[in-house]
Amino acid sequence: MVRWRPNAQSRLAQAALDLYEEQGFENTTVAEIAARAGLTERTFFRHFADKREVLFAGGEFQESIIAGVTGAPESASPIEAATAGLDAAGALLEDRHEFAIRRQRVIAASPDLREREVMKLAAVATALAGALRTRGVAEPAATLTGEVAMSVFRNAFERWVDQASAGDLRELIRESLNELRTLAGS
Amino acid sequence: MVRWRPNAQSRLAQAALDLYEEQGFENTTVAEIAARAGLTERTFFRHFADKREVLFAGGEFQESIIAGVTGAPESASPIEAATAGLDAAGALLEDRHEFAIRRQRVIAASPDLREREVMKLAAVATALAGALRTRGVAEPAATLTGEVAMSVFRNAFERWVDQASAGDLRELIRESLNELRTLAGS
DNA sequence: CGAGCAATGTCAGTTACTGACATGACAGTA
DNA sequence: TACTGTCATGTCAGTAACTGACATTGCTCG
Repeated sequence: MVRWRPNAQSRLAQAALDLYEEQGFENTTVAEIAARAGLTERTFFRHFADKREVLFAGGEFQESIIAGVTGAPESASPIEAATAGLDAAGALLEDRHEFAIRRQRVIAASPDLREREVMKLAAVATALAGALRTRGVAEPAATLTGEVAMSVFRNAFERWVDQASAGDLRELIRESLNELRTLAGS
Repeated sequence: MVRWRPNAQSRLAQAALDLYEEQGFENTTVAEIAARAGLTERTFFRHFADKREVLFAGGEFQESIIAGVTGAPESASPIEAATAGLDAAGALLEDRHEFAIRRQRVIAASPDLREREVMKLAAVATALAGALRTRGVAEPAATLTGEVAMSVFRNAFERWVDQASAGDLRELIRESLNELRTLAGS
């Protein structure tokens, strides 16, 4: 006999996603989530800072981007290095397409969740800029590149989850990047 | 004799900014803000959707950007039209430099407020994209241009409030835009 | 066997936010 | 002048997010 059922955190995350999907984010109480996971409300808040964070926990996404940037060849330009980061993140998400679609539908349905998502992506942009600075990129080029890169990612990701049959995320990223090049030149 | 003291909304906004500055956003209750404005908590929530929104009310900023985009000559490229919008917003803020600095310091000190600010800017980017689409710009160029333009603005604005003695906001915007051109070409 | 620890539970409290209803001038109208 | 509606505000009660303090439970290690 184990002391407690294992994976409390992921049970909570699973219950939360299910409930947000079934009845909406605002109509779901933390007590309900905890109950479905067989835990108490207090325990929920030990695992997640707030009711929104349960959909955004785990920093693997940001980590993969940073790793991609850091691992890019020294000769790469700022944009090329950032693109290497996006590509790494694309690889990470590739096999979670269905999950990404479900999660994104839930987020899109709630202003509170959208707000948190925007914030998270902004934080990634900041971290990306930091990684570029480590590579010797000066300001404001680093910050600007970080934000523009995240715009490219957001654009590609949106198309990826919109069409259920979507193609490769990493290819969509390359397409968005080409769009950007066209625009900025004019 | 007037029925009630006038400008309830701006009194609340003023009291809120003062209190957030004095004791921090998290340590300030809505009841305190209302009391300082000579009103009740309930009335606060009739004027502002939530405790954060009091620093973000009034859509003049977004409106000026959209007006600038809409008023750009037909021959202008997407980026040029977006830049016209940023320029209009720059003109709007020009004479509120000190206020912008105070407000930005308060926002920077609170994660909740930063989150709301990021969301607001994202909403402006979306509206900007919409204005571009009205001009005939197709997707994903419109969305991408909207977001990139807001990155440029954010970058310029940040430098504008950082240095108290800063130069012209509109000139900083032009500089940021040139930075972007350099980056995107590489 | 006992001490300590780590994850959870219990409980009480604060505060953001909401709905329902009351109130107090003022505006127009008979 | 009295009557009535309206609009901004006040009052009050309630829900639910979040927090701090303390108790509990089994496991682990000596």
